[in-house]
Amino acid sequence: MPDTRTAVSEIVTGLGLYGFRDLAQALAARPRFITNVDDDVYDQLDEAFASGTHADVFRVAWANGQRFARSTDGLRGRPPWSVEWKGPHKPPAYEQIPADLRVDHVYLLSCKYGSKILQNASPANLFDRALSERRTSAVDWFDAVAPTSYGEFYTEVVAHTGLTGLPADPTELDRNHRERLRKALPGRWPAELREHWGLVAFEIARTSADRLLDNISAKGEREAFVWRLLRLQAAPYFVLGADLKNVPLHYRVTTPWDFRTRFALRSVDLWGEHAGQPLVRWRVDLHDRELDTDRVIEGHVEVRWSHGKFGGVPEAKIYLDTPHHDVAGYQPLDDGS
DNA sequence: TACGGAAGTGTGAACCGCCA
DNA sequence: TGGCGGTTCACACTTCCGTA
Repeated sequence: MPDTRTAVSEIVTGLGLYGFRDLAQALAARPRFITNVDDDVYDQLDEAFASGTHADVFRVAWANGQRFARSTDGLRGRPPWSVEWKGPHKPPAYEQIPADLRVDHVYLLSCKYGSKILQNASPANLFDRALSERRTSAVDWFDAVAPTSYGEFYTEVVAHTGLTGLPADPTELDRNHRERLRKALPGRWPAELREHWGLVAFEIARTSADRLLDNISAKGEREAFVWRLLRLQAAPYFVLGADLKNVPLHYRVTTPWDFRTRFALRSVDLWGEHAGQPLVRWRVDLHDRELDTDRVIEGHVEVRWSHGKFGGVPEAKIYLDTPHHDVAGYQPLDDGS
């Protein structure tokens, strides 16, 4: 059974593609032409709709589906003859196109609500492999890029918690050790450790940024990295959703070919920043040939433990800070009028 | 001082690869 | 073949901080 919010955002978008009078009528009809949606999922939607939970998601998803149905980039006012819902499945390797719905076997729709996250990657896959491939490794990234300062900080942490029986080296932590540390360090860092962690975090961020810059030193590598960062693929797809303030988002993600035709890459920059956790800022500078203007895309990467302090190896969460509709390569959908 | 937004942190699920 | 750790996805929740 999928998460209710996710099910609402994806299936209600699909329902909005058909010409139902309103959402209540569409839910009552339980249309079978949306494949992979069974009665249990429709029950889940009915319950949420009746209780008013996720009312904003219902409203925006319905409107987004209707917009795509009208848009000249979308269905141009004709009803679809096939809508396939992917459901709560996860593909192997990197998701090339994060599609949740496929319309008429052609249009791929990604439903993204209340998130600025472009993707999560392991730090090594981002900073060492520039997102070109997904490989698994048990490397503790903090130790890999700042072994001395991270080791010293770990020693201070152990002393602070008073825990005994932990190894002297953080790379030797086993599952039980990590669990004990995680439980001993809930929430924010204690005030006594915060400044030291800030310094270690800055070193991790700075070194990580430098490593990625070294790995994309050639112009072609930088350009391909930007495509992967923005999740441009060989075929276009559509994103329908809402931003963190629930403002509707609806745009076509163009292809590297479209991108290269319209934009000239000027530079890609990354740098570490002082923050409460390792933070790498990124910025892409472009020239828009069509409008003869300069364009900027900005974001940041948080390198952090995904499941509590010392709770495992770190992850790299890649955020987009530029509003989606202002991002070069993301083409807002018209409303068909 | 209250409030809202930003920053930081936590969680659960799904999948893969490795190893016993 | 099953268990476990690592990776990724998609948020939700908590805390901090600036501003009115």
